[in-house]
Amino acid sequence: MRIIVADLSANYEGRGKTELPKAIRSIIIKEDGSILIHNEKGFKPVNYMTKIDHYIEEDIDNEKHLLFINRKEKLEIILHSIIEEHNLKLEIDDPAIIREQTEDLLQLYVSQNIEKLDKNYQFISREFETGFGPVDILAYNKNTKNKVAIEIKRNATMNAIYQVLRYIDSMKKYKDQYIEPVVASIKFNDSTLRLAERKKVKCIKIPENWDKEKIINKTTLFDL
Amino acid sequence: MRIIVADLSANYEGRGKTELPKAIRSIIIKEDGSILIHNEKGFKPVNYMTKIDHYIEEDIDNEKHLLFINRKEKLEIILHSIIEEHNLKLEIDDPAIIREQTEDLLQLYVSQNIEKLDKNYQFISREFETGFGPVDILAYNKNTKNKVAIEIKRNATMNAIYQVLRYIDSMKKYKDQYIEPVVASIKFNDSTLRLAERKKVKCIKIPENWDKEKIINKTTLFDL
DNA sequence: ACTTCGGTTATGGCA
DNA sequence: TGCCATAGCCGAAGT
Repeated sequence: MRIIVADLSANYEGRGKTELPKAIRSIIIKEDGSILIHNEKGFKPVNYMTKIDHYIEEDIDNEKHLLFINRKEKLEIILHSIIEEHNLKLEIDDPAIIREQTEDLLQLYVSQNIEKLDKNYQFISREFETGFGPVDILAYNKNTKNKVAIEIKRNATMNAIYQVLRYIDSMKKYKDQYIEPVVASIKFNDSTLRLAERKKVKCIKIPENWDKEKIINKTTLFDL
Repeated sequence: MRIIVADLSANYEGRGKTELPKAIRSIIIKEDGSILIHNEKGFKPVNYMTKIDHYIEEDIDNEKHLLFINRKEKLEIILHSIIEEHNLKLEIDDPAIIREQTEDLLQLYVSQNIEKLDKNYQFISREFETGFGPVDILAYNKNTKNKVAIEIKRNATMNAIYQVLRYIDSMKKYKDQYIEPVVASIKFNDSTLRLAERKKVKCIKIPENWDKEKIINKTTLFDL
């Protein structure tokens, strides 16, 4: 990892187009060819490029121009003056981060404990293909004798409601099957719940610490 | 901006939960309190935290522990050994990046040149409120005498199609008005076009260099 | 190579 | 402050 602190300006063209005015910032050049220009603010670099094919270094008017290129993008950094430069030796192949409480793990947990959502639910399949994209979980309701499409989210927004309705819609249209729409999530906001109520989508709240606790049945918010 | 290169491990808990095994990486501490742990790969830090409230430094078993805290999150970095450390002086208030060809500018351009989409279109309003969120542009079709809801995207996906259909749907339901659905975009992929055809949504292609060129009428891909 | 989708998405704007 | 939609979203997995 090479770090250059310099008074620089930059131009990017590719996915979008930006002009970065002259200021003192730091450039990070990683071993894999990722280029980041950082200022003193926030998580994101102000300009950047990943997966560069090659780069060209030129001296124009006593200023160093760095040009990073790949098939679709171009990032030019003009170094008006270099203030300092460091070469940092990090481990190239560092051990991967371990993620807990991901949506994938939540999905797996719910599919293996589906009766915690509703005692009448029986698991049918995960990632069931509807023709309009896969539903997270497809289940069977012993009580109503309908199938149930369950969309799992860590944080449910209005989009989740629309998403599950699309599945229902496509199944109705193509196979003339009625399917009960359900969104199960740790977090719901009010506008999402209001929309769900209007659209008759059942929302089931999953406790924050689902990986330790059990899903409580009476947390069900709406009935069909 | 302070940079520490160290043999470190880290634990994050807040929005998610992660464990980062021991390895040599670099820590970037910004003036605004953003903390980034970077390895030699990619755009994203492996661990990070923004908007910290305060931090605690402790020495436990000859190892320095850095604990960054805000109301909802906690990031602990264990420095097994510090390799090097640098203090970089950047400009705190650097001039903002200038973005061109944003969706907002595209929207403005189309609203001022609406007849380029279709010679019969007349502009009514931008960000027209439907009750299910605002439509980008509402227009009038002199030919069919219908109103037209236009969703503008730089890159249209299937979501854009569903989005514009929601507006149509809500207007039909609440005001019993038929509105023609249109998605205008620089890029459409095939699955989006297929969906649009099925759903009778008109797709209009905007040239890549719309900020220099004119929108050509005959690029319209589907009619109602 | 392209598409789809989750993310500790981040970030800006607006209610 | 919280909620919403955009982003040069990124990155990963599947096709």
